Amino acid sequence: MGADDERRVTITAIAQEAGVSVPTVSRVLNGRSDVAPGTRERVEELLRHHGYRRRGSRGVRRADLLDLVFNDLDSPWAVEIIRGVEDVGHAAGVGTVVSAIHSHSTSTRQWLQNLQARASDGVIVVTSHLIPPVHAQLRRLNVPVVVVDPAGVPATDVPSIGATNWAGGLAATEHLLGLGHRRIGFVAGPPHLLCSRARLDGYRAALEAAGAPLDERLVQAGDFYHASGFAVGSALLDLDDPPTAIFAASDQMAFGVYEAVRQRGLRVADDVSVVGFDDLPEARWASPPLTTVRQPLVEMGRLAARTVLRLGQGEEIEAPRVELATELVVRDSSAARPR
Amino acid sequence: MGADDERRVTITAIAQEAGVSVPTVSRVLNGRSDVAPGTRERVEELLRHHGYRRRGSRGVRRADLLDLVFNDLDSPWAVEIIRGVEDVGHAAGVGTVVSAIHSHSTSTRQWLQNLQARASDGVIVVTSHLIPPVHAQLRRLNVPVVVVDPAGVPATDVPSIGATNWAGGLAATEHLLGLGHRRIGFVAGPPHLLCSRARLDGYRAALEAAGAPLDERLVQAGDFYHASGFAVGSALLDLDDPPTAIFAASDQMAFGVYEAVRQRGLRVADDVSVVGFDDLPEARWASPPLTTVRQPLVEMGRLAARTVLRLGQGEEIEAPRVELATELVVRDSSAARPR
DNA sequence: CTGAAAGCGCTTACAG
DNA sequence: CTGAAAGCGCTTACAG
Repeated sequence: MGADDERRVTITAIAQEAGVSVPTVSRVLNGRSDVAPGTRERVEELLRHHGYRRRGSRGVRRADLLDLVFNDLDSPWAVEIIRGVEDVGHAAGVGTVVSAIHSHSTSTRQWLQNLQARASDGVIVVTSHLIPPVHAQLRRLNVPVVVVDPAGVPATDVPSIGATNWAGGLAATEHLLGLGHRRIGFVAGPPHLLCSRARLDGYRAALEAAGAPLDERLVQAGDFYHASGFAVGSALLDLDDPPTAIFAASDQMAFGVYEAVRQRGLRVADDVSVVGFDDLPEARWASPPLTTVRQPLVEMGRLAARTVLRLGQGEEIEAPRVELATELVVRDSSAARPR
Repeated sequence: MGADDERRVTITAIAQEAGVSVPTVSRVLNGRSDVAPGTRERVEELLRHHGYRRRGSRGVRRADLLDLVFNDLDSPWAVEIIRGVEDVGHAAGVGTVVSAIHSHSTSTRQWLQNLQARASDGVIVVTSHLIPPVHAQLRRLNVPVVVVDPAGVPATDVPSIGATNWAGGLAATEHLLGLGHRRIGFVAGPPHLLCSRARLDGYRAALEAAGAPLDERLVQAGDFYHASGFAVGSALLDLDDPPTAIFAASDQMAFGVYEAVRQRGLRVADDVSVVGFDDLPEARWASPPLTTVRQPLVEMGRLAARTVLRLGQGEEIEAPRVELATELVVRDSSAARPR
């Protein structure tokens, strides 16, 4: 977004090409209702095609802005994504507007209005079901959208960036199997999230491949936060035939499991192996340091920003869905099965 | 920031009032050098007085934006502040632009340019020495500034919002003294930061008031991050006459101290009491849960946003410097001195 | 539903 | 250092 985009189209150019007057294009742009459907469509097509964006008079450069939307800002997760996006945005002279919509419809509407007023160049949505009407509205505004860590199977026309959750679930479980564990508990994430399901499937696939029994009582869902890890971890450890290892679908839940283990007078690693997912900064500093599956959150943010910026310039994206590699980081919370 | 600010001044009005032409005002606005000092001053004064902000043609509403600037986005800290600011901004229809300048001058210059392009309504600077030229530039742009957790003694003309660091340091140390500890180590923050110095002074004041000896070997500075807590904690514990309690000026350093304690085969609380500062979400989930001094980070963010928004509307601020109360949260990492 | 006209807020040469 | 003039990109009545 430097000097290279000085040559952007004006509504005058669009009007000419569409064979309509300037005011008509202006009306389409502002979502006024008094435009014939055919005209509207033709103009919108051209606006989209040229990647039109409103400009001020003469050399008045518009603000270059990019919207980064979370459901909530209460996870240590969020700041990693922000870092990645900000990094790329900053370098490109694009500001990163961070919002939390709390899955609340009035909040979402408010946000959409704000977004429109600030004429954002692109939107990055993190782990969210952006409801279809919002999508439609964004399309009308001609704002490119990229989804990070898609909540559900993303629409094919919206680029998405995720991590290889299935492979991560597989790797973590194989690691525990390799240490001799056979009864491996799984603290899943919320079942409606795609990433949760992929991690769970990876866990199952590893067990199956190893010919280990799949005991459904060993699988229970949490909500990614500490408390649920503690609750589910406790439930698993209180089973008649408790697991010797527990794989949690988030680091925070893994720390909750730590607590559950300790509360029972057991030791992490020595008595119960624990593996997490995310590799938050604190994983390295937990005691014992947590074995976990690393998600490249900063890189995901970076890629999302680059993608949405390129989209904004009218460039084509090669792959609409990208998954960045996860990586198993072995530390001290996992050990050979006690005999 | 709603419909209420439609009536803003234009440069035409300013020009008239200043008795100069419109282009001259435009030049002042754009920081062009070819304006006589006297003229510039007069025009700037009027711009400031009327709270001028650039507008597009006709009814083109400008983006309502607020800049939140960190040195770095690598602390779990940051997200708490962001939450507070976003919360207030969102409700007011104002977008929160988050940046990290990494105390890097090119990065800062870049940011300033971006800020100017996006015509931000206000700037919230977190724990930073915003160098004087930057301040001067912001003033020229007529952008209100609020500092959160000021790095140094803030200029009297810049409102600042902090926490009662001194009182927090005092409370934590008194707590440990009350548990019978006399040799209390202190892992300080970076000495150039005001908050570090205040916490340290609180620690000293408590010792002094209790008539406890002040051993300077028991005070060593870290950088607020984990690793330094581990390093300093280790050094303190390796002293000939080690402390029975360690107060760290950040939660992350406190967790580093946990590691140092464990590495020596000692137990937190039972053998060495540990107290932190911040009350990050993970403090509750550490094992043992960390006794710490709570900083109301979200509230600090909220107040900063409200303040900068009010400043932007030309309102007067009652108190230029506010400190929100810290609070000692006693959990399980502190215990009576072992005999 | 659409365009010709007027106009807004601003900036950029140009001249002095 | 400053202003009169031209002009840009857009929007808003107004008329049909």
